[in-house]
Amino acid sequence: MKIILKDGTEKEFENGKNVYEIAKSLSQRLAKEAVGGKFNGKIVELFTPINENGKLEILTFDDEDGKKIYWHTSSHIMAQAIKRLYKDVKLTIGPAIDNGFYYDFDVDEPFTVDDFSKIEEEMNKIIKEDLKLERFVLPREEAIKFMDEKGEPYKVELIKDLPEDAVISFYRQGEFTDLCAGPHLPSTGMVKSIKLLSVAGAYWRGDEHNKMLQRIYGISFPKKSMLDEYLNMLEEAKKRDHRKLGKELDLFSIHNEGPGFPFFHPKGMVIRNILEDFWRKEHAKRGYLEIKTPIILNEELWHRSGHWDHYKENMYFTKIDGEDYAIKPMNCPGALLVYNSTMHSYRDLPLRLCELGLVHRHELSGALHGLMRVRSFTQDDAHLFMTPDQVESEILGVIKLIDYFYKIFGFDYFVELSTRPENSIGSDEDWELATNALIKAMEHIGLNYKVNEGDGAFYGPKIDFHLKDSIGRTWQCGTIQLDFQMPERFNCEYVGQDGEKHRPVMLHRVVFGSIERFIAILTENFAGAFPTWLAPVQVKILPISDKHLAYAQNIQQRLLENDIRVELDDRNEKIGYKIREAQMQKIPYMLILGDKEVESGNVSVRSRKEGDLGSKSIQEFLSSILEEIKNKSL
RNA sequence: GCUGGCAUAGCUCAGUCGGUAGAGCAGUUGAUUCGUAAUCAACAGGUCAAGGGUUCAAGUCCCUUUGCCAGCUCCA
Repeated sequence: MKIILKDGTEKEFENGKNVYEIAKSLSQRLAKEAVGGKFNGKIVELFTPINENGKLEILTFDDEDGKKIYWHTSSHIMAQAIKRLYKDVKLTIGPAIDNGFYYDFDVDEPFTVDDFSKIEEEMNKIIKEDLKLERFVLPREEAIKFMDEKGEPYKVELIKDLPEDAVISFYRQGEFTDLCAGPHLPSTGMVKSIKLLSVAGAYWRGDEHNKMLQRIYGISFPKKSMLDEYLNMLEEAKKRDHRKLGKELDLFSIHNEGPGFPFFHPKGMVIRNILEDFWRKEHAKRGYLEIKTPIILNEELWHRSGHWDHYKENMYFTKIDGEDYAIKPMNCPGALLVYNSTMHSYRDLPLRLCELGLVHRHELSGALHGLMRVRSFTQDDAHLFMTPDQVESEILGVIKLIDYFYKIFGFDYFVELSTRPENSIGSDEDWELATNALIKAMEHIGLNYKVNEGDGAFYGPKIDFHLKDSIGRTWQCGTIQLDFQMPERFNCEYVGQDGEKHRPVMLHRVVFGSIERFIAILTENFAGAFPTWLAPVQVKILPISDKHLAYAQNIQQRLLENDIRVELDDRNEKIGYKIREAQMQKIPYMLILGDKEVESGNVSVRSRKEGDLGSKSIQEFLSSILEEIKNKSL
């Protein structure tokens, strides 16, 4: 057979050679590191024989798919260890994830981290035993009987739910056998360095109505040094946590008096205001008109919009003069009232109404997370009203706008398309039309996306833009939602070219998502060292002694006149002390002023990134920092 | 909301077997007038998250509540 290798070279092998043998013929080292293969795009095991021509990639731990194989086997080792130590535990599922693996167990007594060392010890024994993983297949009835006899009801349920034509495979390692599609490492001995990381509850099949299982997370590596490096990386990432930095840099606080209701401090407000100014400018350029709608509106409005039926659980209510009112969880009904307050011609469309709208939503207490998930936040919202034939170009416009914004901050993002959820309004035709319009727009500019089945808003499908935090968790920020329902419910109209009344299509969208969440993402991505255009304090003036105060004040004035955010450290402290503090506050530039500077009329510049930059004229410093701010340099 | 863990000074954290709270940093005051990441000294700072219970005695043991952390669920 002919095999095309990863580097494109073609080689002839005897039929039936397995991945390991092929790897070995290429290099001893590759054979040693190989964990599996990818044959014609399909993941295969190390000892899978290859019988036909095709493309073969030898997978090692360095490949994403290789890691998955490695971690999947690691999760089986954990399950085996737990089965040995705790007799009554019932197995459920145990996949590899992006960073390691987990296994969910049904157990009466919950695990705690104190159990970890015992479990790890048993896992290391299993690794040492170097048990072979053997795959075998059973017909459905026998498979069910097999797991039933083993006393594994969850496995029986899993098998029963497999499609008719599914191959039901098992993997056996020593006394332990698990239902599993694979693929796996050939033996437990290939896993070297293993560590259990955390334990948490998780609902069976992710449904909160089901029983809560015990989930143990772990990770493993082929080398001890890689494990140490990973744990070290996690420690470093914790230092970038926006909750920690928010406190250290005095950006915001959250108090017991208002869980999930953040307070913004002066320095946090600087960032907020810059983001909002930038946002207003960019939206004005693109033909958006800004509005502001009330936070409290009559409950009847929310019945009309459908929020009462589909979003009530997340809403706060109040009473005014004996009447029921609701605190808005979304801005759309307000924008619809604005739209309906005047007549519209087709000539006015598309009408792009934007609003920095403060919304309140009741999130579950366990879901709150710093500024990332709160109960009150400002959405940088907009509602676009358009004729049906404007839909695609409007969607495109918003996609480009979001891409433009995220690129300025240097963010990588990924996109998900969320389709119709169970509890939703509108006809199937409208949903299909709306979903197709979103797909068409994304395909038009070649945007890669993942489909998230059934995760749309109750009124329409959406495209979500996700950003990563410091430890790789992803958060939804931008979103574009197409809506045929609200205009219908609110009886929105425009007069067409034909003189008849028509229904507009509506697009909901946010770019930042929520200002609060976006600031959290910014903080974590920059580790608190905001680029100069965003930094709450851009320049700190550090006089050597109070002899130089007058000159320092003079320089401060020059900078203030040029709209630079500047602070003067006039305390009676040594220069090293002041520098240290400014550095820890991650201030982009320090100006050190002593006798030399007073005499020459210059400033001595120290950059947070590069340290001492030497003496410059004030003009020279000003023009370079102003240029940096103007360009929004990162 | 659920599962598990945690809560001591503004911050970071000690506090042994239950015997009556301590450090560093920050703050205040004084001295020092200094050249690129911490000058010295003194002072002040606490209903040990809140409430209840056990005990001669509770920061420490038990219960309840609140908040926080990780995950699940949910979501901008």
